[in-house]
Amino acid sequence: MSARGFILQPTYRIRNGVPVVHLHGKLTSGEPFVVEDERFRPYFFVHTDVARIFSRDRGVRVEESQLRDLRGAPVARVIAEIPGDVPRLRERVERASGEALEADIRFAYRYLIDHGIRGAVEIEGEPERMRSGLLRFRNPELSPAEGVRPELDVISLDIETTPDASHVLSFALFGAGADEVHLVGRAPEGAVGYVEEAELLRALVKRLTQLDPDVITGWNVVDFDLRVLDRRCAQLGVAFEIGRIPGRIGFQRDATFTRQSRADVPGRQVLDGAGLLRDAFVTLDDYSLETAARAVLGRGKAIDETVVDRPAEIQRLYREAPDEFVAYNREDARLALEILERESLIDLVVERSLLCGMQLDRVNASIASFDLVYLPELRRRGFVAPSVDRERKSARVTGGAVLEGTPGLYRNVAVYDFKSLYPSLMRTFNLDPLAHAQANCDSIEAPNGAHFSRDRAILPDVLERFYERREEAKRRGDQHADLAIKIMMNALFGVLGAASCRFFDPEVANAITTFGQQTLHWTREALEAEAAEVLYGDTDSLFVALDPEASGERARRDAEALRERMQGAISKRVREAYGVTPQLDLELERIYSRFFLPSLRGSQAGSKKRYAGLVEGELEIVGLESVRSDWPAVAKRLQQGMLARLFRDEPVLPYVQEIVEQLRSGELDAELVIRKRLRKGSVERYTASTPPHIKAARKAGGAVDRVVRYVIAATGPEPVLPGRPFPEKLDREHYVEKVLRPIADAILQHTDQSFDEALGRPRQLSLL
DNA sequence: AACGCACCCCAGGCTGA
DNA sequence: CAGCCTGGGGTGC
Repeated sequence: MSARGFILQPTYRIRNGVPVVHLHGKLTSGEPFVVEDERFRPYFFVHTDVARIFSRDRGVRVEESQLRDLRGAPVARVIAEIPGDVPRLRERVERASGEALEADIRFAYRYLIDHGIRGAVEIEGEPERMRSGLLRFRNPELSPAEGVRPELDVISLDIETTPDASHVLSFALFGAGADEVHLVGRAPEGAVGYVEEAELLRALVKRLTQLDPDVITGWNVVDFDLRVLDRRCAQLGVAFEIGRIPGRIGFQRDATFTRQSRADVPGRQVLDGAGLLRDAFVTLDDYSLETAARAVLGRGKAIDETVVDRPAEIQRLYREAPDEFVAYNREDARLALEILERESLIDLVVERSLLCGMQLDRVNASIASFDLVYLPELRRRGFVAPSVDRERKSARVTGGAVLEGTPGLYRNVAVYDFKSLYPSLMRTFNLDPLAHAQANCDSIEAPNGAHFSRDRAILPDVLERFYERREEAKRRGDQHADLAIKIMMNALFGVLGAASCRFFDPEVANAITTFGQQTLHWTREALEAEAAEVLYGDTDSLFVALDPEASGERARRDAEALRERMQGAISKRVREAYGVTPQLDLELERIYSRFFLPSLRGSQAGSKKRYAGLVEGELEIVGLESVRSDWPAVAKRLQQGMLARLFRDEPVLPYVQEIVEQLRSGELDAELVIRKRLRKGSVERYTASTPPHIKAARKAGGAVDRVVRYVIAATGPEPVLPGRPFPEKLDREHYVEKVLRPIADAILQHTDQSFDEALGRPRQLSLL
């Protein structure tokens, strides 16, 4: 039979000394499956002259091939028996001063790459049904599939424990038809009770196996729930096997660089809710369940943040109010799942997985994704890639160009930007590792001096396919696909500047960014050639002053006409200078009816990355104090209030006076709290100097963790802590001078007024 | 396993007057 | 005490 499905987990096991690839997944029919393939062997490549070092080895086979390395030297294939042998063989090659190519690709992913499979698969073969219901295909024929949309069963898991997490009190499961709470002790109505903890844990294993979810989720589910369960099961002699085939849960230790840790459950995926939210670019102050639920669902946890000691409160409920305890546990499991559903976060990772080919919990692994996309194409063209050079140091890669702003207040400002600038430059100029390696005398020369072949390139083709799919996704209004493709395209660029990518090359990365800088400058020149005034620009965007007297309608017509001409001018210049077909796409992103660009503090120069404007009646603020989390709320109040009045042509000065009075009267005390992260982790690491937030943190003793909340009082910075009284004797004048003044003056400077006037002091006369 | 450069602003702390 | 440098946090793209 022939079936189509989605791969949840590519992995392998050794059976009788032979590696067996295991692909776990879900058929479009909704049935879970596993593909087992014992025909595949690990391999890598060496240059043909090095291959003889393996001539006497048993267990190593050398095969001739027609393949070549990127520079054209022929290579032979070295085939090992099990994946664990490869590092040792690679070392031998390197000791013999040879190079092992493609010798660091994980075995199961090597299998996917060689079959050209990314996420969706077509299976040709007869499955057998195992007792658990799992369909097993042995040694089937596999090929890539299109248009697979898996329906995944997602279950949210949440446990409650004693405050020190040494004992499990209960668990809740929600989703895929389940909505249940189990606990140790007499169960209130709607819950299941057990006499002892081991029984509870066995019940969890049983329920998970019965419910058979594809995805287990929860809040901090890997680092808390599953780790606690794993430890506790081991202590109580319960087998914590919750997979689709026998086997223990495994944990990937939370590496210092990535905050994401992973859990491996055979045949299933574990996805942490907080991680998914972050990956979807939902920005929050913090990623606690409480904060996320409030932001996404508009409701918080059953025990809200006003409770100072939540663990103790949970313990109290467990003893004194079991029904409330059960409700609390149920609600947590449910909130986690509802957040994912409301934001369609599972859909997004599925989409990303289908694009990049990585399993759901690794869609962020852009370096590995690059391999999955690039290596099959490279092989089709007869080439083999190098291994990652572990000695290699990362090199500095230039970034985007930022134009100096022209400070002032404006009416009618058009913002143009190049759609997906870097990917479109890669397409236009063949900026690609293979094209770089194959450059010849007829090549394209980038502004940084790097050369690229005109016909040998892979990424432009790959990107073109992504472009088409993205346009199609936009047409059908599929925002996940749109976002997923955008992330993927940008990752293809980002990876080329990462030292641990096998195709890393600062020359290539810099070619892309210097072409970007040149494009921005060329566009500015084209605009200025038409006497258009460029007010500002950053990386891929340009801000242009339109006729301030024009109506909204005419401003748009003018801006659109200007866009047309600029698009033409840029394309022409690129075509003439390089003899290529430009793929650059200049968009009219928006028109600000009113616009403010501040000067640098204490100077006349225009600032960068900071501005505000009115677009379709909405106030938008970029980079200024209002959008910064380390300024007190009163800063936001003043800045937004001033800009809103300014843009509505209402007087601003009286408003500033009003705020000053309110602040001095104490009315705004609650808005004076400043939040700052301890980026170094702990207070002790701050030795060079003692900034205010560290002073406050020290005064708080151990009562702060990642974020310090404090106010400035007569006694200096004082911490603001839950359950403790708000600090007294606030230094309100400090806020007038250090918060209100700079914000007010930055704006009033452009209306020929000053903060001193608002304070009722005479205007300082400038020296003539 | 992996994005990181470009930039802004503030406060502390040192230097030299 | 002004002037400068540095450490520190944070944002934009």
